[in-house]
Amino acid sequence: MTKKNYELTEGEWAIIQTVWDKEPCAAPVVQEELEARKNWHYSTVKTLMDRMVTKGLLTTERIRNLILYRSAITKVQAQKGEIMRAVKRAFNGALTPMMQFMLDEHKLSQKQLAELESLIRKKRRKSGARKKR
Amino acid sequence: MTKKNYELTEGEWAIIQTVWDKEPCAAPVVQEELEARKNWHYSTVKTLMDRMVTKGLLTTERIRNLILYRSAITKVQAQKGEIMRAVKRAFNGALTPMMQFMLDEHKLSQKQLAELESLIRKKRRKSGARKKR
DNA sequence: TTGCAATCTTTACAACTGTAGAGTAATATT
DNA sequence: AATATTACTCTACAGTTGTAAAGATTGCAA
Repeated sequence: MTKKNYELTEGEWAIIQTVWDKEPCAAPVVQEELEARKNWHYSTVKTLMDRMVTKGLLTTERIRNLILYRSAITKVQAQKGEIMRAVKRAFNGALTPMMQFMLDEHKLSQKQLAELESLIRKKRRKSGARKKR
Repeated sequence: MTKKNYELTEGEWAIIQTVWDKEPCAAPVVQEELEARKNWHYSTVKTLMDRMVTKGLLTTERIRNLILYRSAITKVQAQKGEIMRAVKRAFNGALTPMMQFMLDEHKLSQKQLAELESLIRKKRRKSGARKKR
C-alpha cells in the first residue's frame, strides 16, 4: 500500500492552496481569491475544481444548492509529490545528490547554512538514539 | 539577463539524457536506446526530438542526409529548472524550507546525514572566507 | 540501373491543461 | 409575483504531450 505520488499542475496548485486556506469553501470564494492573483474567471476556477474532484484531489459536499469543497490531500502530500517528481526526473531518484546539488548551486546565506547544519545535527542525534521507533 | 528556467517534460527528460550521453548523435541512435527503456518507436523519438529543437532544447547539424543532434542546455541547467519548479510551486520559492522538508520527510540514513553535514561545514567555511568573489 | 535499407517528413489523434462563454436553476429582493 | 442575483452546468476550443503510422528520400549494394 505504497502511498500514491500526487503531481499537481500549475493550476491545480493555485486552486488547492486556496482551498487549504479556506476549506470548506465554495467555488465562488476560491474564485474571488484567484481573481486577484491569477485573473481567473468563475468558469475557469469551477472547471478546474471539478476536474480535481474527478482526480481525487478535492471532495465535495452539497448543501442545498451550494457545493462545498475540501482538499483530499494534505499540503505535505503535495509537497512530497513535487519533490519526488524532481528527484525522479533530474536525479535518478537519489535524494542526497539532489540536496547536494541544491547546496552547491544555490548560494545560501551563512545563516541558512547554519540553520540547516543545526537541523541535521538534531536529526543525527535523534535517529542515532532511537533504533526501533 | 536572468537565465531562463527550463522545465522539461517527462519525455524530454528521457530524450535529453540519452543525448547528453551520446552527443553528437543521430535520431536512430537515440531511438535504439529508448526502445529498450521506454519502448518508443522511431517516429515517436524523432517527433519529440524535433519539437525539442523548436523549443531550443536541442540543436541540429545536417551532414549530407544525416541529422546530428546536440543538447542546447546542460544537465545542470535542466536540474536547476526542475528544482526551481518544485520550490516555486510547493514552497513558495523558498529553498531552505524545501531542504528542511526533505530532511524531515525523507528519512535519510545516518551516513547520508553525515555527508550532508560535512558538506555544509565546508560550504560555511568557504563562503565565510571569501566575501567578494 | 535498380532495388533495398536507412533515414527523414508529414500527418494524425487522443488525453490533458488552461481558459472561458452561454445558458440554466435556485434564491433573495422588492 | 416579477425580477435580480448568485451559483451551477454544459460545451468549446486551442495548445501541449505522448504516441505513432504511412509515405518520401537518398545513398549504397548487386
